[in-house]
Amino acid sequence: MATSRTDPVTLEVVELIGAVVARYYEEYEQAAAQHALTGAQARVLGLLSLEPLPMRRIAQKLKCEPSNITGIVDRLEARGLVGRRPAPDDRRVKVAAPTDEGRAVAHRLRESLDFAREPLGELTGVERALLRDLLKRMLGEALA
Amino acid sequence: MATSRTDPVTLEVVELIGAVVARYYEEYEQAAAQHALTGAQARVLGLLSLEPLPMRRIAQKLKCEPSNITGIVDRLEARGLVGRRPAPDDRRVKVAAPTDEGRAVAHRLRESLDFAREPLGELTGVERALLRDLLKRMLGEALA
DNA sequence: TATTGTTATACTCTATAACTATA
DNA sequence: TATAGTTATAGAGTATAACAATA
Repeated sequence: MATSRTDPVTLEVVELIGAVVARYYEEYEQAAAQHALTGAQARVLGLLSLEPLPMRRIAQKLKCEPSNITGIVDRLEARGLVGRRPAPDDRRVKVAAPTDEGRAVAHRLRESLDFAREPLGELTGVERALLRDLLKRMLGEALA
Repeated sequence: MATSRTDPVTLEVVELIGAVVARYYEEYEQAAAQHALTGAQARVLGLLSLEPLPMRRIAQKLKCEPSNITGIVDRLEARGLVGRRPAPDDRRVKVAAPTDEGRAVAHRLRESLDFAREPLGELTGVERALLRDLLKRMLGEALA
C-alpha cells in the first residue's frame, strides 16, 4: 500500500493530531484551574475517583517517580479532597482515596471537560462511530 | 440527531482521544529527552526552526507568560542551539533564531517523532484520509 | 506613557538518592 | 534483605510583579 511515512495525507493527520493534543491539554489545564487544581493534581484526583490506589500504583499510572506522588497527594489532602489510610494486609502500603468532597470535585471536573464532547457535536452518530473505530485501530494494543 | 453529550459512542471517543493525547505527550517528552531537551525547550526550538520569532511571539504561541521564555531561550542559547539578535526596526524587540546546529537538532527531533506516523501505518490510505477529514471537522475553526 | 524583555520571587512538578518502617 | 512511602535536594516550568531600555 502507499504507506510512506512521509506521504502528504499522513503528515496532515500528524499535524491534526498535534492540534488535538494541544487543544485537549490546554482545556484540561483550564478546567483544573477553575477548581484551583494543577493538572497533575486533577489527574490524580480523577484516577482516585475511579478507584482508591496505593501511592506506588498512582506513580505507575502517571508514569512518574513515586516520590512525586507524596507531594501531590499532600496538597490534595490539605485541601480535604483526598485521604490516606494504611492497607490492612501490609502496613507499609498507604491507599489514597477521595473524600466525598473530592468525589464531587472530580465529578464537576469531568463535566467541565467539554473539549472532546462539544466539538464532537459537529459529527453525526455514524461519523463518531467511524472516528472511534479509526482511533481504536490506530492505538492498537496500546489500549491495555 | 442523537447527539447527547453522554451517549456511549461519544464517551468512548472522548476516552480514546485521552489515550491519544497521553501517548503523544509521552512520546514527545521521550524524543526531546533523547536530545537532552525538556518538552518546553523542544517546543520552542521546533517553533524557531520554522521561523525566527520575537520573545513575546514565542510566549503567545506557547500560551504562557513572556517572562518564562527568557529562561527557556537562555538554556537553548547556552547549548548553542539558538541565538538572540535585536530587531533592526525596534531595538526593544529581540528575535530568537536557531543556529545551524539548532536547525539540525530540530530536524532530528521531528524525525524521531514517530508516534502519529508509525501507528498510522495500521490504516489504509483511504482510512487516513477519512481520519483527516473527521479530525478537521472536529477541530473546526480552531485550526487558524 | 506604553511596550519589550528581563529580573526577582514563589510555587509546583520532576528525577535522584538517602532514609524509615514495615515485610 | 527487600519493598512502600517519605524526605532532601536540585533543576525546570509557571505566574506575578517590579524594573530597564526603548518607543
